[in-house]
Amino acid sequence: MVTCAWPYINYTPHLGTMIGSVLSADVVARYYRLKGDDVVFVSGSDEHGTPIEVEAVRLGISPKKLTDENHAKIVELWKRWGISFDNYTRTESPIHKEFVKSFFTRIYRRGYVFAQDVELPFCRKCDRFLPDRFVQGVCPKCGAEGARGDQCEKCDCLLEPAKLVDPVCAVCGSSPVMRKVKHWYFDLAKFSGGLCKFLEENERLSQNARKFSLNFIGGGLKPRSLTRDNKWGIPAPFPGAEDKTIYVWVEAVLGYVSATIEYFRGRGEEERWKEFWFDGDAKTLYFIGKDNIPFHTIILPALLLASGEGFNLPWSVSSTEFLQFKGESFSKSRRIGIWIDEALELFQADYWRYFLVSTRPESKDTDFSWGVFIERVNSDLNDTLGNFVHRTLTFIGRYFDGRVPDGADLGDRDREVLQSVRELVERVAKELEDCKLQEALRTVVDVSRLGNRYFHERAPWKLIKTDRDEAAKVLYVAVQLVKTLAIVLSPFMPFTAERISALLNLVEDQRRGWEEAVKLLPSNHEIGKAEPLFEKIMVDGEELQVRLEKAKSSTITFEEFLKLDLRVGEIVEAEMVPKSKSLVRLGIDVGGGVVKQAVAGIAGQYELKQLLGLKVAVLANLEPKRIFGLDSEVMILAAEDGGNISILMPDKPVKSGSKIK
RNA sequence: AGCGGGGUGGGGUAGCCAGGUUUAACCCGCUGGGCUCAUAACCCAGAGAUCGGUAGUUCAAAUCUACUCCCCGCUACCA
Repeated sequence: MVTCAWPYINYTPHLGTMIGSVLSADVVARYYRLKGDDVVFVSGSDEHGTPIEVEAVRLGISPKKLTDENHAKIVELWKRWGISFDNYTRTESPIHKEFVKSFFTRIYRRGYVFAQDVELPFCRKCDRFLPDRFVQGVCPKCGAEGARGDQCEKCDCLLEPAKLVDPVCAVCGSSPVMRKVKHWYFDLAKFSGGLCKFLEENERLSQNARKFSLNFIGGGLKPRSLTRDNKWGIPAPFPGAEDKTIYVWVEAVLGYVSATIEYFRGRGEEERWKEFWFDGDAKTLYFIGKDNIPFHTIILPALLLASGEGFNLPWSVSSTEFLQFKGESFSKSRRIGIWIDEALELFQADYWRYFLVSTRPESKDTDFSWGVFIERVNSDLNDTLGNFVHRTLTFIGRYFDGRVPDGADLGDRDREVLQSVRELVERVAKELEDCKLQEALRTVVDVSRLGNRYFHERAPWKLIKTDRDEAAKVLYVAVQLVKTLAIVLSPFMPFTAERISALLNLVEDQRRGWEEAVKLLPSNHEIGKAEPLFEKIMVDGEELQVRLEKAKSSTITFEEFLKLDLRVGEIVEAEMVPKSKSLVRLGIDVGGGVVKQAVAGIAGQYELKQLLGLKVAVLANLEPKRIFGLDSEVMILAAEDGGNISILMPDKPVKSGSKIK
């Protein structure tokens, strides 16, 4: 059972999220599958909660629509990144909602939930209770403006919304009131014993996770609220809580279970999910960023314990530190960093996968820089790995007719190299199992380093002239290393591994198991024609940054799209613009009888008479432009194919002013 | 502020938990040499770090302890 943190879907994930959770989990899931273990790799979009609700309000759409769009987009991105989810679902999945409701009903019945009144800031204008950070005001300590209800960023003091001077709602700016409200709480403290035991006995928590969690418990566990007054979420199943939803954090973590249920239900194996959650020898591996630790080491285990059903607690929690971008945190609002869609505009997924794993922040925050990216791609991938594969296959193609040469009577050095490779493969496996992904990948590249050294020592280009049999042995060994790479690389760089396998003409059976990494290709096996695996990056970091900026602007956010006022308008006036060849002045009714002027270059294509009365697609809020002395206020949309221009029109009658979206 | 993590040659990292097996390892870069099968790729050698600072524990410390400086993150109603 391999899982990773559920990306919060108010926006596309960035590279930090990718390496911390999704990509790390994918590498490990792929490895265990190769090893022959029964792997289920699940995750999903976390789509409830205030930020999404607020974002949706701001965009003027429903939360569901927002998350539908983002979910669809992200699913597509996983595919392009080669993420091998068995089930990537979402918290809006009916199975998830159902599971969550029955789960919380169960722990309620078992007496771990109680209700309590609290006073919370409430915004009357937004008709919404405000999470701490959605309240802003003047810091009572340092007097800084814009301090958030949880903390003042100026003086770093911890705050509560009620302490702020002149508090305002971060969404609408009106002043909130404190309002008494009842919430339901989970009695976490009842599980501190069980949690301590779990944390101390579990060998497979990353260092940061264990220390943080034990410390967390040491400070005393407080009851954890389970409900929110949001409308967007899963209805709370507690009696009297009919107008509440379940707090996203305690709900989303249960997605690990519900996603498994959903996966097996989809396969018509209704009951099999239980093997993965109840069998003692089923192991659950979680991949998360450090911000997520308490939810996976405290809250999720406590919830699972509370159910009393005997759920397996996390076997391994691998939490990374953070990836920074040129010394700063990734920031959506400040547009600092790289998002996973933009990344693919610049380089193929495997370059990123390699880079991200090779720089995975395992013991401390690490910094992204283009310089390092270029170095890794050029040196490791291209020069060391790619070149080794290429020189080997080229040599075999040229001197051995594209067939694996005879490998009988290997010398000491030849056998020694094969032995070293076996050791390296074992090391990769060990390192992967210890979640030392960075080191594992380095060891993979070491296979090609070894290959290059061996190739050089044995100098087959000389041997081929004097002792063809000896040269054959060298290439026999070298091509075995290429095959090893095809296998051991596949968890990290599936697309490249696929290409190497194809170059080697490996059949399905020869690439399906981890043990295939050290099984030898038979002599005379025919291989394909060599072709380079990678391309060097021949530009510098500054240039890449420029390209990134372009990629950022080439994809527009949904929000930006919504700025476009696209609608249907009716052409009510049409006349030639004096002294022009192709320009037509159009009067367009954009709805409600409002007529706006457009100047369009379509005279050669349409008769003026023919235009009158047409309902056409227009962009109604384009910055006005003066053309031939006339103001063009709106733009009509048309397809252009060569010189052929075709105005876009709705295929059914609709009113002028109808929105296009 | 509290807590956690980190500070290792020019850059990027490992080692630290279980102190000696390391003359502090690896990748990049640099210098010199070699090779020419290969995508100006490959191989070898060398220079370069008193492991943030101070004090201690010990026969022995990058590794343990105390204090100190700097960076990052977290602090539970932000997901």
